[in-house]
Amino acid sequence: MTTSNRDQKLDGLLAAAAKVFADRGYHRTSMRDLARASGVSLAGVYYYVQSKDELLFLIQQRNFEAVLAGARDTLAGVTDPVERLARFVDNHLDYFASHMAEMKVLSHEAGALSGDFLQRVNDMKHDYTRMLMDILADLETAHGPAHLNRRVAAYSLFGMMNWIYNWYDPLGDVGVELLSQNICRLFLGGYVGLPVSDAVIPHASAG
Amino acid sequence: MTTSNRDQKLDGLLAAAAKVFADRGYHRTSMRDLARASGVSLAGVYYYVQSKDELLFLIQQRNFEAVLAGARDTLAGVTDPVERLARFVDNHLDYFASHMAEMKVLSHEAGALSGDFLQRVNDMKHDYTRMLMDILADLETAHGPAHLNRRVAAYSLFGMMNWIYNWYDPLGDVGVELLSQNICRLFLGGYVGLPVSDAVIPHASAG
DNA sequence: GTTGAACTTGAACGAGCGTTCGACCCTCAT
DNA sequence: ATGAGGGTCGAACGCTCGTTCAAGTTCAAC
Repeated sequence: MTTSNRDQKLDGLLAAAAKVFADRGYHRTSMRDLARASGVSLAGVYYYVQSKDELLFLIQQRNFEAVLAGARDTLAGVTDPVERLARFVDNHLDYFASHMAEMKVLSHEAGALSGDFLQRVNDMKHDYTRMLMDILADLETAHGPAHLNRRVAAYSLFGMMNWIYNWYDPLGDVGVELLSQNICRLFLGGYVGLPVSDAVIPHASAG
Repeated sequence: MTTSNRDQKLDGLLAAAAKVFADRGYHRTSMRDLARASGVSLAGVYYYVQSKDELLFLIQQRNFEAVLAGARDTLAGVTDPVERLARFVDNHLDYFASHMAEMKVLSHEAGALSGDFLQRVNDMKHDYTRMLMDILADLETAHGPAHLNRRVAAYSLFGMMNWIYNWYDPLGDVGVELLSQNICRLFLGGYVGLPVSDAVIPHASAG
């Protein structure tokens, strides 16, 4: 199964669009900006995509699907709740760090979609949030009830992870592994009062 | 010193603008939307404000200044690092929860400013980040070196706090005090491994 | 009753927006 | 050589944008 020429071009268009959207924001970016950035004429963009909205949707959908699939994959067969959380966080940050533009668009332009597009992305978000909430429930079962509201804890973790587009530089002196470990420890230490050691939090990419 | 009629009207305009910006985003909002929401004619808006940019800047500046002043105020004379952190977090979330629209604009539309306006807001952000970093340094002195990168920890805390505009409802069943306590515990437990009890984290508004 | 400043407005400006359309290239099976 | 179809484009459509401006209204001070 080879990827068609059209699919390849669409991928390139989406990649270019993600960069411009991340840089200037969705609404500030014009289709003419997009055309310039992707090396196609203005009209040519519409051969690959039906509308500016659909362009944004495709970026969000494809990348969120990749994150979701990665999470399901790395969690398969793992039962220890601590390791499950570590892998969940690691998958999220790993993908984020290697797709900063796309993930900034996913995190920052959540409100720019509407109608059916918004619905479909929100459904994915709901599934993903549920995954984390379930892990938190397992964590509490295994390590005693948390003294924190589970919903607050879940969204706080998402906050830590998704906020990185505001400050994190994957090429800086803080590597992704360190970032992932740090955030995982920060959360686990605060949520179930676990002592934080390398042994407790294995790096998921080893699995 | 009474507030002039003009200042009052400007305040109302900014409040209305913050609501619309928070709802629809800065770039998607037109000056005609703003005029409608604030009950002034389109041209009338320009009597109070020089440009759409300045409108956004004023919202960000005024509210950030309030947060900064609140932080300096609540930290004055307090030396215990744990209480300093608790007060810092509490001030931030308290103001956030009671000014959701304005703070969403401050958090979400950071990249919409440019030139001198951007510079001045960034300077405030720098000061504010420095305040937190200093508290973290004190925390480490008092409770042993953290096993976490200080910068990662600081931005993770900002992430937890600023992300709330994506999910938190101040009128829902999670009160601000609970939210503030939870986030503070989450952070302290993970950062310096402190046991989390009501005694350790006093509620700042009591001071 | 006149003045002048504070305030408000409808109407317009030029520019840029997302999108469409018909014409044009290719390539390749017939 | 021909025609079909995937790919590309310049030019234009109607619309909305941020901003301006001259002409108004209100009203306290003289």
